[in-house]
Amino acid sequence: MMRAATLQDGGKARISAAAIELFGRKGYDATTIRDIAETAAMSLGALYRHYANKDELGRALYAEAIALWSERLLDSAAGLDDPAARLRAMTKFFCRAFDRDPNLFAFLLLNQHGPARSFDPKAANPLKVLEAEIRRGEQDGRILPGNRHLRALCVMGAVLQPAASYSRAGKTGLGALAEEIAAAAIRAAGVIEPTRRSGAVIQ
Amino acid sequence: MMRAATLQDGGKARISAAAIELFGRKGYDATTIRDIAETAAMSLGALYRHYANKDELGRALYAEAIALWSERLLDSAAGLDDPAARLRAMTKFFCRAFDRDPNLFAFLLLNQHGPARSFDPKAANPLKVLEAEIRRGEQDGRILPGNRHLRALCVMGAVLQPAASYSRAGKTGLGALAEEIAAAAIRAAGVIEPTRRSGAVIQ
Amino acid sequence: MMRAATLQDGGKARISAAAIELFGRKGYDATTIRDIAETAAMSLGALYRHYANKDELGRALYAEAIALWSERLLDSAAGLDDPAARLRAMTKFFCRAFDRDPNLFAFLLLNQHGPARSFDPKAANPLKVLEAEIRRGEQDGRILPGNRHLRALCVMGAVLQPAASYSRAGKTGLGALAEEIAAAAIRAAGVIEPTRRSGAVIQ
Amino acid sequence: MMRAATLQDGGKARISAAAIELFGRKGYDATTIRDIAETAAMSLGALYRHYANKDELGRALYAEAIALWSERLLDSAAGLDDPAARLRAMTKFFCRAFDRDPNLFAFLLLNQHGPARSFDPKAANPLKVLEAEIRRGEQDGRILPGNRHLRALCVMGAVLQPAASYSRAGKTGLGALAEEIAAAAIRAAGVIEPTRRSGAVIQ
DNA sequence: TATGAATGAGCTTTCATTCAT
DNA sequence: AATGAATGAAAGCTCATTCAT
Repeated sequence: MMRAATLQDGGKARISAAAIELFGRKGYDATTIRDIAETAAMSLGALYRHYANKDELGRALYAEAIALWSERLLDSAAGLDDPAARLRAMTKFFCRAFDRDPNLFAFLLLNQHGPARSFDPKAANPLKVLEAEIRRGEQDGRILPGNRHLRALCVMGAVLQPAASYSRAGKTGLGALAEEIAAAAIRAAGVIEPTRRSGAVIQ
Repeated sequence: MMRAATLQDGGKARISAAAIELFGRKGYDATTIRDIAETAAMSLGALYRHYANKDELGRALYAEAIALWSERLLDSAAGLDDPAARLRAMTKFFCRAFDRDPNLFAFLLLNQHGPARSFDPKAANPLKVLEAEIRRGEQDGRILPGNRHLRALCVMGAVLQPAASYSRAGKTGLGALAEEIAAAAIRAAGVIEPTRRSGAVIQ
Repeated sequence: MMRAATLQDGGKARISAAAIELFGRKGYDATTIRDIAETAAMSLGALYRHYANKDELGRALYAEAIALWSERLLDSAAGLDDPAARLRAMTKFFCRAFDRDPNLFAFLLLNQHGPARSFDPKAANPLKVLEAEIRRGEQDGRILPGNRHLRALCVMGAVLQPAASYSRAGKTGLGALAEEIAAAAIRAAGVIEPTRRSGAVIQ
Repeated sequence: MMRAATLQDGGKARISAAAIELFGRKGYDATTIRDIAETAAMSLGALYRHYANKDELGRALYAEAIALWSERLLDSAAGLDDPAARLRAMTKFFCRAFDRDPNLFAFLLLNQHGPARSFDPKAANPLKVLEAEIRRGEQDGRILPGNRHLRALCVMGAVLQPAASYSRAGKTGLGALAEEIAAAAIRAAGVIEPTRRSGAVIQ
């Protein structure tokens, strides 16, 4: 009746799963603590044993997942050197992540909510990973110089907006578009064409 | 005590201004009707003279503004022919619009909420304008062929994500970054370099 | 555009007609002052020129109509001497009154509401007319002796309950049943059979 | 602090008691959920644990009580055969029921309100019991033939109107008048005098 | 320790009444 | 004098949080 995780953590995993599903699907504000407890097949009191209140729950889940994803995002490009290849891998990571758990994706990267607003801007997050990627490429002369933070935002947006569209439509299957999204993201990043490393770039 | 707008419309403009500010800043769900009435320096009941309920208020404001912005977005590229120039103009339009009213921008383009969810998908909207732009460029051979809807989403994301970042930070001044955002958007769109119209493009 | 009555009374008749229709049809509590003003094609302020508030309006209409009906109820038996004939005439009066204006009938005799509850118990009302009728018959030896007030209530009920049923069903046409209702009312009243004036009566 | 009923049903009985008292005394519309909660010595929210909303509360109480009373009304004549005796027993049942709980009586039989209006017309109710009684007597030749439904309404009215009067006056003690009310009801029903079974009846 | 009934502040909405125009 | 926009108390209902059991 209970999954392994439950036996180990007293139900915290069930709470996470339930909360993320609901936060992603219905939005943070529209999700009630009762919703979560019921979905997690758990009593209200039990839920409050793990999290002091709704906000703390939201914040903790958000922070944990963002940290994890930041790490995995970086890992997804492990072993690759070429900026284009690295960005392509990362884009594919996002697409797969969306297809695997659209609700978590929405909660982490698409929806606006209290937990996201109050998230520590100094903590690791996917945007910073992308920014580091841009910096790296720039320093290697393989990405056009410029405002790295801004460039990272543009790349991020090129990847997230298709996901936002699919999310709103209740669809998955972003993986099938990963190549084309990656191409746009790489162009947005300002990756310089391999054959013309020190030459002209589009635009 | 009353502003010019009020004298003309009986307070509807004050409601719009208040609602948009709050919807944009705090989110739709987190904004209460009382919030809006207080911000509009108006009684609760007076609000209901203009809008039947919160949802209708949200929907009406959203629909009106989206229609207006779609039109203005298209107008912003009037007289320009080159896809790059057109996209640059549109990007600048977005940046200026953000700087002028970041809350309206957030309400219209950044936040998820009921009114956006229930918006008629057949009605004009900024994404469709961008998609038309891509189609046009593609047909002229000045934009790489591909999934136009997806490409439009990527371009949209490249423009919106910087705005989302500024919005979260409570900053304005996106106009100063318009050129660089435009460059990324144009690259994301797959605009072909003028000098190499039928040649290779990055990546 | 205005009826004669209006020209004479400044619209008070329009208010009466509107209020009675709505009080009878939707109930007193469920009828709003705005409803009444709109139905009477009159402004809110104008309405308040005639009646200080909703309660006074309700009370005044109720009191006026009850007084008028009490008079007419008595008149309906004018010229008749036999108790049975008199009660039959009165029952027919009720049935016709219901058919003519079911809403007024409901407001006056069927529905519970503040104005009815606060009505001066010493004022003339249909029940007292019936009670006088019973008294008269009793004193003449043509109606069984007993608790006259109670007997009047029973007669009243025998007449009103069919009307209540029709009212709930939204039907009219009580006139067609007047004879049979009258027969029951006369029996309930304890009218002694003409041929056996000093003899036994049913039960 | 808590009554026995509470210990058994978690407060549902306290809600019923409070709601019926207030619905009966002040009317359904004029009774607020807050009224009920306070009278039941219970919080607002607790009430909603038992009933989804005010309407459901009203409907449930009405339906349950009507069903119970219909049964008890029939039972009150158990073992009796003579129509007059049966109607007398039923009338006494009504009078005792009024004396025992005038507010419940008012809620069930005197007042107009949403729950009564939306009550399933096919479900058992006191009027149908009376109608069956009339039918039975008619078929036995001990009640005058005629429109049975109408006759039942007249009988019902003869019984209810005295209760309505007492209710408005805030009095009880209808039991003392039961015999006389019963006599009127029996006459209204058209019960034929035992000694003149096939003979003439009043009027 | 675990439960979920209970709490009540706060939400959206209605409407009798007032009063500036 | 006449209007109806404005007011705000109060309604029905929700839900984060507490706490007796």
